[in-house]
Amino acid sequence: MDKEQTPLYFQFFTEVGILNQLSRVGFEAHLPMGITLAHFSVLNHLARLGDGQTPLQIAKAFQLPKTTMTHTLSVLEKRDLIVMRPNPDDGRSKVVILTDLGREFRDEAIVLSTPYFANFAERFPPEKLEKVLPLLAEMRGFLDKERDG
Amino acid sequence: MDKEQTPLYFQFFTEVGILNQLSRVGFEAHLPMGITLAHFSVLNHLARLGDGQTPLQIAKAFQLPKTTMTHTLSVLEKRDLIVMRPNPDDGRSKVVILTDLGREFRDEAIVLSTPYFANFAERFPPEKLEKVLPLLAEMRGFLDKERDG
DNA sequence: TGTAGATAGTGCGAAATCGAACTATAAAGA
DNA sequence: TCTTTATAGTTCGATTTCGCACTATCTACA
Repeated sequence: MDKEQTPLYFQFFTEVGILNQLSRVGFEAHLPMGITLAHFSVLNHLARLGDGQTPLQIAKAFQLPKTTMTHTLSVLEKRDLIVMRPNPDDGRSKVVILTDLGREFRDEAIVLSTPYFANFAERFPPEKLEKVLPLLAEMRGFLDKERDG
Repeated sequence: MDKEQTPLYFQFFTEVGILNQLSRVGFEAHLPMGITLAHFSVLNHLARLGDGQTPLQIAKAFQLPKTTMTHTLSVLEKRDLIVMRPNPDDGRSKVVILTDLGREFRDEAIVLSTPYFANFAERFPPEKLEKVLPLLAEMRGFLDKERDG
């Protein structure tokens, strides 16, 4: 790689970081107090892809350490948004189940945050997102493989 | 906004979040132990845009709360990578100065991380980044304005 | 000049993040 | 079977993040 190009890559990931920071803060401002993006993300993940996933599966989906997931799940369970049951297929493991409250909560969070996204969507229509989303996903996949290797 | 499109926006920001997570972990793996991306970012910012910025200016550049910056700067100062001096133009304020050690450290971090970026650059050449960078920057600008308003 | 409101930075406490070490269970191979 | 190795999850401690409240200083304006 040409040395002159290194700053471009720094800039790119810096931009990704700031964008993440801004969207997180903006989104959390529309959630009930004390709920973080991390909390919502787990609820949303379970609602979209289905109950019964293990903590490790969820952690990997977000590329987070399992200790972080342990903490997040314990908070969600304390608030009765999920329940953890033994995994019938594996005695070491557990499965995470959305409670009715958790599902309601997730649905409501989406409703509450819709104005935020609608505002954003006005300036950045779906076509624009769809144009860059595949590239971002490809980068994610690449970095994911690199990490293991 | 069409309700059907909300998931697209969630997906987009989720992807940004995971990309940020992966790149941060990958990059930090190439830094000396105990140095985080947050630390490096400040050093890099000062080296690129010049010494003598105030803590608040730096915090705003990364969209971080000023209390977070206070903490980061105190760590950097403890490690003799920066020094803080009174701001001659404003008695409430300070200016942050890179030490020689801090500058060396930043330069070395760039060298150490070059293989990481080179590997990435092989798959994602500069043209690809340049194609999406303006959009990301535009989004950053938009969300930044929204946050204030 | 004097005073009210705004701004820069810090101290503090709570929560989130995460690596290392640990326990319990599963899987693989002798 | 039995023993070794790998895996799922937790506990613990250190660090980071960040909102709130506070002090010191600046700015605006009467």
